[in-house]
Amino acid sequence: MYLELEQQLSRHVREFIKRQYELDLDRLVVDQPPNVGLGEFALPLSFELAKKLRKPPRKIAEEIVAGLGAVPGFEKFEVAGAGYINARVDRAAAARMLLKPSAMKAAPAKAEKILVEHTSINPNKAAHIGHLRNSILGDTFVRLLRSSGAHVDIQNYIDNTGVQVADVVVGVLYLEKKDKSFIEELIMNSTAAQPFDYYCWDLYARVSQWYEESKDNLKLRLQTLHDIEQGGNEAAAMGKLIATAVIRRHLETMQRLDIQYDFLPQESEILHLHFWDLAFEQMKQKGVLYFETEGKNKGCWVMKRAGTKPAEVTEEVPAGPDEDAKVIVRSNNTVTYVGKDIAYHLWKFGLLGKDFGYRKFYLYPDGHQVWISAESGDADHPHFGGVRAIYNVIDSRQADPQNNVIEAIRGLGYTEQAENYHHFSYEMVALTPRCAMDLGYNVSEEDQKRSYIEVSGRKGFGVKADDLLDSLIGAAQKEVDSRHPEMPESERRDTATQIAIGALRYFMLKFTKGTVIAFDLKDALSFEGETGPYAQYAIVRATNIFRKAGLSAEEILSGETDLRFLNEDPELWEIWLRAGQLSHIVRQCIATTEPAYAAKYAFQLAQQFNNFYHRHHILTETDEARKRFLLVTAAVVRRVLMQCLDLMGIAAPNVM
RNA sequence: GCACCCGUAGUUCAGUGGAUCAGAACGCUCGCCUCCGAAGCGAGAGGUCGCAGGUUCGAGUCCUGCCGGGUGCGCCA
Repeated sequence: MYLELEQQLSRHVREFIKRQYELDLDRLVVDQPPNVGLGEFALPLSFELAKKLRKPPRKIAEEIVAGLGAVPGFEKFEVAGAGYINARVDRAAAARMLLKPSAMKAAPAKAEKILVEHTSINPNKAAHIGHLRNSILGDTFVRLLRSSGAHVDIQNYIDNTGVQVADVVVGVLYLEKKDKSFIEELIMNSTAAQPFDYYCWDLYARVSQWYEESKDNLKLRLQTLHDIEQGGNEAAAMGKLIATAVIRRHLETMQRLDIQYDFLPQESEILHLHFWDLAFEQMKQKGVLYFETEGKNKGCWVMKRAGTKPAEVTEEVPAGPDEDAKVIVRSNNTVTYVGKDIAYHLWKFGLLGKDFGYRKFYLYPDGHQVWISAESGDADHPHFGGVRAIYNVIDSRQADPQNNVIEAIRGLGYTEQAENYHHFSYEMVALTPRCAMDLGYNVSEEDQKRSYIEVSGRKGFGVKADDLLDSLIGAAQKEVDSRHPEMPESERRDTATQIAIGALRYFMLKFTKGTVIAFDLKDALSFEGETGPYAQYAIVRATNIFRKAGLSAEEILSGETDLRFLNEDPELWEIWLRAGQLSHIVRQCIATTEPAYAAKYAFQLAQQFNNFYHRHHILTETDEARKRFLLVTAAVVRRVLMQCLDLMGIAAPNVM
């Protein structure tokens, strides 16, 4: 509702400014006044116009108000302060927009596809809290996009040929001194108590330690990596076995959080299907890549590094080799990671001229199918890639390589694609030294002085995703058990799970992307204050009112309601106004790739509702018209809050 | 050395194209369950928005410099 009114107002004001002053405003700032008593929207444009028109702001504001005329949905406009224009909406008309069942229904699906890539955990160990931030941000962003009508494919990129997987193979071969059948047995016997990815987590940490003991150990690593790349041997078979089993575990972990995928492209196929060869041809043809004949990169194919300018050429300093260039093909003819990534991204935009094979990989309980890349796939399969826009949810440390890929795509002349390539960048999750020690890790004296310590699979340093979830469910279960001893066990379990997921997802979303989350176990386990359960609880309270009254929260919205109360109590109107802002918030989240706004909004709306709940005792209200209005208010907030939580992948429990 | 991010209450963090912006949660102190569930509500204490300049009618927000913290910068993946 809020968004529509804002657009309506913006359009009318622009048209008026164009008519009256012959000025085209490329943007119009629409603020909110400090309190609703002054109106719902505030326009500071007079201040900007003051210079151009050489008139005092207040005078301009008066002219605009006088000449603007009637705007549908608005009651009146006033000049305030030194030149603000405050707009008051027709409250009853706005409220009716909110009562319509279509208030938040998505726009019709657009034909163009958008690709969101997230999670992308190396398939050699269990997922940890850092990965959770990635997956939750990515999944929430997908939900936001889909709610606004976008057709989104979700990809989880699998780097299954790197050293990380090789390291676990090395561990099995040289530390455990075991073979492929040992791995097969482990995978087969993987249980909730002894999950295979946990085994890998520990072994990976041991191997990393072991490498530091001797140079010979590092040689075995190189040999194993080479074997895996070659293929057709025991090490390669073991690597594939391990990676596939760990991927399956990751899918299971994420499934607990209601996170699903459509397609898992693997690096092994990018290599074996020779994606690079096609990209290489394109890049040579367009001159993005050139062969360096001198300097430190002699014998390599290189490209200009993103964000750099060519060195100045003067008579004294003749043009030399660009020592800062990014090497794409090494002098031994092997391609670097960025090179492979360029090829992969050309595929994403449908610019490579080649496709993966597709094979079924995993079926969710709800019937949704995950596909995985294959050299030769199933005959019947959906098609991925060839999208208009992409969002890569990758932490901020990958900014440089990401920019190099964008630079290459731009260099190839795909300007539009380069513009629609979004690195959805976020900061990492780190442990405070305090937290790390509480968790029982040995923290060196040097690390103790740091403000935070990076979570590291290599060091085995970090909180595993499944462990954290288990702790959260356990804590929630204790609360539920004590509050609802009469409920059946399975129902208590389900409720506790919903609360735990709500707490975890909200925790990862409430920080803005650019903030390093200094992980605090106590905060993460909290169900009070600015948390998911706080918002869930507001919904439960609303639900209880309707249960007690024997009414349906949805049905009550369709009847006749006296909306004059909106004009009597500004605090009641404020709740309605806030409830009407969801579509505005969604749009803002998408435009800025910042889901934290949705989290903040949900909390504020819940806070306002709890306040409302405390001030008005609805069921004992004697004035029937007023009682009905208060019930409708509760129903509206409940519906919007549920929609908002759903966008964040947080369920609304029936009781808690 | 270069590039990017961060610096706001005791703590963890919001503050979205400048104004009406000194905010929330946690923690602390004090109140509120005979009343739709207290995972809640209310009140209080607590901050020269890292420092110094600049732009402006106006700067937590923009620009420059400095200080402090973090990350990245290989023919590694």
